Amino acid sequence: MAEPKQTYDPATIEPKWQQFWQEHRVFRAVNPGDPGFDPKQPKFYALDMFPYPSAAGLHVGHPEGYTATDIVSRWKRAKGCNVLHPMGWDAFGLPAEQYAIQTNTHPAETTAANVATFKRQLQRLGFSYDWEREISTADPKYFRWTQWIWKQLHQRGLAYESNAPVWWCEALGTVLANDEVINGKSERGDHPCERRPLRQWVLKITDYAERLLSELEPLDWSESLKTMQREWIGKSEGAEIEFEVMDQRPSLFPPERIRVFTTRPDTLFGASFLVLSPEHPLVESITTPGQRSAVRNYQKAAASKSELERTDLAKDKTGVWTGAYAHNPLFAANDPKGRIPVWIADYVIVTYGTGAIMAVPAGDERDFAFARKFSLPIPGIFAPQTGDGPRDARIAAGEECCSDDVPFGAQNQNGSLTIAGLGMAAGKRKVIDWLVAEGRGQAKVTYKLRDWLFSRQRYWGEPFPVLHTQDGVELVPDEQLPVTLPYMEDFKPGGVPESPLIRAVDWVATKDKKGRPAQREINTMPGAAGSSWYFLRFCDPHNEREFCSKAASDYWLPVDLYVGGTEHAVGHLLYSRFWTKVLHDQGLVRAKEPFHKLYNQGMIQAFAYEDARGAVVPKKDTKEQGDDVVHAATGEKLKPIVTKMSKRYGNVVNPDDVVAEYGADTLRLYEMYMGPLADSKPWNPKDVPGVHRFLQRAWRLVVPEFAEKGTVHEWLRQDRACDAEIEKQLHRTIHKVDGDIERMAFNTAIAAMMIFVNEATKAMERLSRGQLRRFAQVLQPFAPHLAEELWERLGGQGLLARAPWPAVDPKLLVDDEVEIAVQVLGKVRGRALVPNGCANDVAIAAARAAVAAHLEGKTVVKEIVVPGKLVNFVVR
RNA sequence: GCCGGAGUGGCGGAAUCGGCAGACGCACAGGUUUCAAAAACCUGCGCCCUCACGGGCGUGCGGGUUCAAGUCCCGCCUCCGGCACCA
Repeated sequence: MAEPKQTYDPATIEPKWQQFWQEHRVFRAVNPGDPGFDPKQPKFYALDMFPYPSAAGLHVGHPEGYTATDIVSRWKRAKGCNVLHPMGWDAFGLPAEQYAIQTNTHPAETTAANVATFKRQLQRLGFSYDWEREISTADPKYFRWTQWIWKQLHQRGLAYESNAPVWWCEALGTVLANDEVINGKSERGDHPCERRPLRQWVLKITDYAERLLSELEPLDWSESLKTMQREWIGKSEGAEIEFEVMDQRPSLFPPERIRVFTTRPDTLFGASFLVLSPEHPLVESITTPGQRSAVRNYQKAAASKSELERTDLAKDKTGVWTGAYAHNPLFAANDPKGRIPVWIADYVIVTYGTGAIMAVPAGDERDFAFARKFSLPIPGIFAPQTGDGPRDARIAAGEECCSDDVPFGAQNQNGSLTIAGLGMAAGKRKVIDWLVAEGRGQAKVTYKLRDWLFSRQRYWGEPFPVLHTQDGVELVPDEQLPVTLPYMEDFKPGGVPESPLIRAVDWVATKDKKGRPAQREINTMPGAAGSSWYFLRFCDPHNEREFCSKAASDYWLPVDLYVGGTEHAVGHLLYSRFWTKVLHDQGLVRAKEPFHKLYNQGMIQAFAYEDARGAVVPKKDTKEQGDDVVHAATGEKLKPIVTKMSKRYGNVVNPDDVVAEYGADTLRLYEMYMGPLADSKPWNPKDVPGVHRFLQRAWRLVVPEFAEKGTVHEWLRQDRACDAEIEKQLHRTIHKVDGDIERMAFNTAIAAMMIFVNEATKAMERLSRGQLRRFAQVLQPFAPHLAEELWERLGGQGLLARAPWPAVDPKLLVDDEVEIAVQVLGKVRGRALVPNGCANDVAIAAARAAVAAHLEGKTVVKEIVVPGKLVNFVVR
């Protein structure tokens, strides 16, 4: 009969501890004013980007970031912090609704089911979330406050209705915001989009452009992410300049003025034509009869081109002359340089700047290409000294364009203004001053950032708290919030740019304050509405009087660590910053920025196999043959590549399968061990058992193989003195893990713990209970279930999840003796054992002895000592 | 085209401030154990020359600075991400 074994079995210990933690409310965060709140404790807010609960369930990419924040949260608790580590659901929006349409089920139903799946999956992974703070953006108790915040924006004049052209996506049946459209196609689904004028709600994020830009600087975000936001905001400083249209009408009418934006007002001397975008409102009135049909044809052609075509043909310039001339204010009207033609061309974008430019072919590549193509004058304006003689000559002659900072030539003067000899900065200032004095322009700052298109023609979103009455827009009073969605059997988009809510006739028809008939707004808010403030609700999730008490947000904000993917670089992260600033301006939140430290995790990829033609062969059609992977049918040897996980390639890893086979602790540990959190790296199923073995070894340090030998090894039943060598090793491990968590280098922290376990295994019977308890403490953030089990078996006081971080004795981190490398001419030729902290001459003497053979017959001209590391002899 | 980031053994990766390249894990090879296998444990494992001792080469490529370079500088190549006619 087999003896009862007690091998490491995650399937029994993991649910046991998960249940225990939950029953004892171990991870509850304490708000100011709550019983048990300790004002002396530092706070720490660790936040994950909450998931869309998709039907596919959890992907292995989710637990990567979630494990990282969980490690930091558990570690911060051990360090004595009051930690807020919450989780919730981004449940409104397109993905949820698209799935509901596909499965022909109501989105409320599919969302509830998907949330249940996600929650079950996350809970199996042992994350230390305070589940009592769980929120869902689709919950009326939540979106009541999304609507309330929207009213605050409206009251500040930051929400307005607009009829400007917006991105319309026919396939999705809705309009989309700028960040949801990439190269003229929808981010979700890759469907073509087009510009259409439609009445929409818009949020005036542009009012905050400057603050969104300048207040980005001090944040602890990656430089690349800050750059993405900076470029999206797209600040340009320059001038707006007015050009009068010439010979247009009888002189009793004041002439039309064309306003252009330029970042280089200093090049006004070289402006030899103007270009308006084809959609510019002045085109109609300035076009001469002779050019009318050519202009109309060009406008029509430009309008029918999709955004994609327009940008695809980026470099090939097209355009048409309007027949009109404008006056370059620097020159006399009868001077040929003062009379410049006005063209239209689609390389000028109507939505940026003023939709019109002054073309300076000598100073701008696009204008240069355009001038060349249409044989327009290219007046030289520079007197360059780039050191490249032939190039200088071409630039001076206006035969090559130049955007460098080089001095201007003698052409740059008229009666009242000269910038000859000046450079870019001084020239700009001087020209702007002149324009202001002449009433022809002024300094101007322009942003690429557009206002946030905030309405969607979809069912599954927050209704706007707005009525359309005879007198215009009326806000729904606070006490009537939330405005809930009517239940609709048929919630599909209608194929016309009208929300499906238009069919909820009884819901739409209502009464205004005065009791007169009114209609509810039929558009709904975008998916990003709920996620723009969820980090605030987590601070005070059950508050029924406020969206979040000021005391709670003042205490918890800003988020100390926010982890998620880069896909939200400009959407969610910009919107959240905007809303936080608005709430700050309303005096409702003290923080000006929501997320102090932001960390972008890399993508978890997978191996796939490519045939000779470069086509990926699905996993099921491959087989292993020795060290190679070959095509199962043809036997062709395949090339391994790293790519996204994809159903088509058959290389998607389901976290549930990994948990079933190895346990949650192994999944957590493997994802952290794969490599640096910020890097993208491939999942390798062969590596998973490696970290699992490490956990088994840790288990065996404590637990005997057979149950009859007791719950712990015999020598661990009582406390006893610590072995000095192991003690040293342990202190180093604690110190290393501590520093590595701090810098989010989880892979090397795990390597350090592996080294300890390897060493400890060799000296198994010299281990003490106390040492192993402290090892369990450092393991706890990474593999919390196993660590908690070991802690219990080792007689740890109370719960490990609440135990403080073990202390490190700095004295134990240094050795009495150190081995140093001895180099001759920079090459390692030997080693020497020297007392730690010894004088340089002691080290040199020992080093000389170690490499005596290499020094023989040579003269040492220099001795370099790096204390505790190496000695290098420079010889001749 | 512009702006970021990266390139290290058969593979994932380590080297935190210019100081011993390849920690740790995987794969692989040999061994112990076993009737056998699995598991576990031990040993080896960058490349080349050598029975060995030892030596040479080596962090994408070419140059430079330095006693010393994966790390700093200059010039390229490749890959990944972002932006892209934004005046």
